Amino acid sequence: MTDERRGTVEPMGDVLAALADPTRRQLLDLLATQGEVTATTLAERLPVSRQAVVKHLAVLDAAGLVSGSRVGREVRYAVRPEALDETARWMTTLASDWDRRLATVKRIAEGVSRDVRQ
Amino acid sequence: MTDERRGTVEPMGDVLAALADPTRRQLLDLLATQGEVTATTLAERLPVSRQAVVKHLAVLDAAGLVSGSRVGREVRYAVRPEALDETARWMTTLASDWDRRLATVKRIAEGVSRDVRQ
DNA sequence: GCTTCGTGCAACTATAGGGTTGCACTTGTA
DNA sequence: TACAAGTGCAACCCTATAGTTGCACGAAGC
Repeated sequence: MTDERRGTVEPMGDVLAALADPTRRQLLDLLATQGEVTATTLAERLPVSRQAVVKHLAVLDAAGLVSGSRVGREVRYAVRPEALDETARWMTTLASDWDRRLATVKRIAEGVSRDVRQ
Repeated sequence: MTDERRGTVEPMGDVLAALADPTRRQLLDLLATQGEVTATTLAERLPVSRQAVVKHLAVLDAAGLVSGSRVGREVRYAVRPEALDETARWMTTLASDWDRRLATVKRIAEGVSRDVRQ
């Protein structure tokens, strides 16, 4: 019940949740600058353990923001711009959608003053 | 130490954290469609208490995503597209930045094969 | 006046998740 | 082969925060 319309702000939940954590953002930053890096290397440059880094990388991977590829005994991670880009586009659309609606509401409020409920 | 460069992925932490929560996204959705709504009204359309809604609105407000204005005894909240739009732009920039770096790394890896460290 | 409605404040619960340590497994290298 | 380096798994701790309930306060409505 309630008109809900879930789907407007729902899709990129994983990406948003992934980006919400500062450590994860630092990881992305490092990955973006360094190219292909291993979890161990990343941990050396951060104030957290390797295991913490691994968990973060798992979250980022699930969100499609990074991907790892095995090379011998190590796993090299790299950044993936697609998911980020998609989320950015969605966000832009949403923002302009809000703008549109705000403008409409304003028009109604100023002029006609019709009933707006539901 | 470590080249860090914090500042690249740091600024919009509040917005990202705010958007990370599903309930908060629902709230934004409702606010976008309804225009100016009170916390009590919002709570009626969600499976959570009014107090929960109030807390979420506080977070969203701190992130600049909504703003409330008092009208008599009630406080009406509305969505603010600016912060969202700014974050979207930042995200787009970041994504293309990643793209650029990826391309560079690729070039180096393919051709010259020079030392990439630091 | 009294009542009702919406807000604001405070205390409290409980779960998610960011962090840790420890150990087993696998893959290069001396 | 023996050893080192990197990964993977599991059990934990602990804090942040999403959620709750209860009550007091101020502004409309009767």
